[in-house]
Amino acid sequence: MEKSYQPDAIEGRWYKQWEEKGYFSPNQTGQPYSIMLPPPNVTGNLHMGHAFQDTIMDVLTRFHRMQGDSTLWQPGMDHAGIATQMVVERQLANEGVSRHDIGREKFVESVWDWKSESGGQIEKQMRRLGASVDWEHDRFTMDEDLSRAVTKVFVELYHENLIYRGKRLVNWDPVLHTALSDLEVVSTEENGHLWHIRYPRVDGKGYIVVATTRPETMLGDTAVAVNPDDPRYTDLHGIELELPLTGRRIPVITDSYVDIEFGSGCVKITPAHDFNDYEMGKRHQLPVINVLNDDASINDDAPEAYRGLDRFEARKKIVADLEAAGLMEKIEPHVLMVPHGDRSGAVVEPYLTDQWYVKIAPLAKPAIEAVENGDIRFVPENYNKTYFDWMHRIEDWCISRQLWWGHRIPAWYAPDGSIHVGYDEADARQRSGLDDDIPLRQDEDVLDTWFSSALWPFSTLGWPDKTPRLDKYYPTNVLVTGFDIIFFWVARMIMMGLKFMGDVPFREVYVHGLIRDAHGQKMSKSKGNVLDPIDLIDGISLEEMIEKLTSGLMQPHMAPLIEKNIRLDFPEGTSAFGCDALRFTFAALATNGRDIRFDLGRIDGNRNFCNKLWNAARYVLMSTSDHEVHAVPQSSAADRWIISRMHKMIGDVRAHINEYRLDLAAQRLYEFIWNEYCDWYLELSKPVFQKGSADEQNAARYTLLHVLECSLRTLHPMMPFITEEIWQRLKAPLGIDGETIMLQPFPVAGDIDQQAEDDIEWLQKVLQGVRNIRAELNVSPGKVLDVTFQAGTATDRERQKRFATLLSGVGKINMNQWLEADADTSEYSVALVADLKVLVSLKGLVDLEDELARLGKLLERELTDLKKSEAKLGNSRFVDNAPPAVVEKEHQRLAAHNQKVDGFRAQIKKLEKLLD
RNA sequence: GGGCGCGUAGCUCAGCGGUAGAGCACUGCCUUGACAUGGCAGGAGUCACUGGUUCGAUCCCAGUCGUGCCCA
Repeated sequence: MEKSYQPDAIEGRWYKQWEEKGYFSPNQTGQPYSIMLPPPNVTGNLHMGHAFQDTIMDVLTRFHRMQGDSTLWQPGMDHAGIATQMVVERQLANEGVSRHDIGREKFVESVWDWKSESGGQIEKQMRRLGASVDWEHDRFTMDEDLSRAVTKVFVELYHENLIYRGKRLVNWDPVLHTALSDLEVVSTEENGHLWHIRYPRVDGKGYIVVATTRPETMLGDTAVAVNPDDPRYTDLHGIELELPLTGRRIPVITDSYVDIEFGSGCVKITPAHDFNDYEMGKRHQLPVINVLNDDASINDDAPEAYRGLDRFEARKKIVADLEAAGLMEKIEPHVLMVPHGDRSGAVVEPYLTDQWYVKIAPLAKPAIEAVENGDIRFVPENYNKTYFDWMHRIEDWCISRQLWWGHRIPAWYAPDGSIHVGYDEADARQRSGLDDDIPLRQDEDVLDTWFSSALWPFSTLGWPDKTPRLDKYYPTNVLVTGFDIIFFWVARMIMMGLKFMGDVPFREVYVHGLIRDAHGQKMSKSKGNVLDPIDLIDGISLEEMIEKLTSGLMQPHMAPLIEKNIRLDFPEGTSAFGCDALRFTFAALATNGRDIRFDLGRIDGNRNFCNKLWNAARYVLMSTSDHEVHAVPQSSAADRWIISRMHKMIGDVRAHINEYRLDLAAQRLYEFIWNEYCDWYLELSKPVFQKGSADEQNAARYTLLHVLECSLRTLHPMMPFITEEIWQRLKAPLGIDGETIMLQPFPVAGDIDQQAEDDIEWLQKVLQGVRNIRAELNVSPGKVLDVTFQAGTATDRERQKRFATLLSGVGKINMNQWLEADADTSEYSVALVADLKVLVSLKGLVDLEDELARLGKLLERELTDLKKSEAKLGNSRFVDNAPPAVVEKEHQRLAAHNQKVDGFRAQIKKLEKLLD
């Protein structure tokens, strides 16, 4: 074995073997356990969030697979309508072609071409992470069978009147020319203005002032509203105003929706271009005047002067014209929320169009109940609240998109405008009883990408067919996801699952936090602070990193700043940490429901942990090769101790993983392997190999191998590669029959051996006492010390005898005869282990002053604790009220402190006498 | 404005009624036949603040301040 762990040498090799041998496929025998991979966008690249999420899912998957469950981790990709269409359109634009030049059919073809060439990069990257997904059943939302599921759901919902077509205001993206759902709109706070405009009264009695943040929409005003309780405006009720620049007359109406405090208290009403105004318009039967084209330029229903102008151009001209006409009262700075399309970034317009909607209330009700009655459990629990909040306010879902890439809506229009929905044209015709000679035209629109994603938990398993996979793996056990898509995806899967499968799509939803950079900032391309997980595995130089993060920026002027920050945060790029270190770091950071600052220090430490494990394995193999190893009935206290500690660790790890506390599980493994197995057990084994009997050596060899092998299996879900590599080398000496650690049983916790734990704890305390003396008195670690014991109990004497070899071997000490109780100990430095005095001969070693100082410090510490105990026990309210066990424990503590205080005081007195 | 979090060692975070923990960083000693990606020892915290409940509060409750996110 290499002297240090080299991850790149083994990772690729093992993954290839696992995949080729079909280890990722679920077995036939176990009880089902399934997880759906949230399908990444086909345009996507693996970012830190994916890597984190994939690690969590892979840990759960491997954990259950090792327990013999029929474990399915279902992979696949999402066609990502808008994102993908944009990518391919951009590519065409580079060739000077627009999608309209080549037409719908050719365009969709070129999307498929793009997909087969450059799509799905992310699945290659998932392999680098060790993700053990069932690649044989990889799915894509645009696959034929998944599309069939989409059509069926649409048709059924339509014929149940749960899907309808309606004309109403939608969020319109004027750059992409498509409708968006509420969720695809992100509002940002921006600095704008509040324009106060004078609307002249028709009766000639002056004017009233309305305030608006969007003056261009005045072209579509059809009323001005005041609050009926506003005392300032009672004389306005029912009068007419002249709408400036248009020559139209509009009424003043009253509506209690109007906020008396805001602006002038008079609100212009534009039903076609504002959601609230639209509702108010409906209440008052106002006309709806749309003044925009679908690219947000002013249309022909507006006065001629503004026609064809872009909305922001029109705004400038309108403001100028109003000022020229003396109708601009004032302009104030104003902070407002501006809606943007989440893909294009364009300012979204409320826009009146015909769209398809899902009637959500009947679907939401059972979905709310499923969480209320515990059929679905959120982890952490507080996400229930977020879910309920949203589900109770949920509105109908706009599912049509004016795109070409996606599932085409299975609706056909007859010349008379009637709508016919079916699996295909023939079916639609038949359902409506239409003759073949009536021409039908299919709806041009496609469905929202999330419509197909909502079906993912059953469409990937074969639905609408009744397949064995569907039967076996639905409902899935857990959904692992970020809170950001609870509404986009989680809620909709629950609704669709309940509707079409009659059962929840998953029993639990584990919601993890967001990965942020070291400063707590969200990672984003525009900030140039994204880390590529693959770079953390392979390492990347500073120069490459700068090149990568500063190229292709939307805002190239940010490049120098980004470069500066990279140089600060990663002065040497990053080293090659390897996949296992990265995964272990993610696991260790996966604390409940909290965002994660990704800290390079952690991954560095975990890389070192890999190396530690590697070298422990080297030691074990070195000490056991050339020997026949087998389990022995008689083993030493140290052997029994490490096995007992391991059982405790295994039990804890199992419990933590079951509770989704991968951080605690990782910490437990780290502690056990490093601080107990390596720091203590390996060291304790060394004297055995030097001086122990053949039986003792044999027992130690077996224990070394056995504990390492079990630890590897416990660690495997988090660190699949290094554990496999080492495990393969342990197979032969342990006589294990098996091809891969992946399919070995996950260890089960056994009994605790309290006696062995007590024994070794004693040994550790004695050795620590000696080490402390050594360090504090500056005695070199190599020097063999003369040590003797005094006082103590019969058990101490027995242990001293039993562990003599270990004490002298590990502690580098020379054990002398037990001192009589009254012997003079002034020549010694002392450590106390309960009743026992551990005495290190000071002859020629140190200054007595140093020893006095050391003892003084220890005494001081004991006194502080002693006083605390005394105070507590002196408080009768504590003694009377606290549980007896707590009081008893406090008494024991007090006794222990007293013992030590007495011991240190006596020793100090002796030394002081000597100095006088 | 409403909702959900979070303020614990220099940093990143566990703990959440019975004497404060880890990793990294820091200090000292050590190239000892697994590992310097290491060993041993050590220093370091009025657990944001103020009240309350309790024999006892970092932990529970209320409020304040700071901070983050989501929804209006």
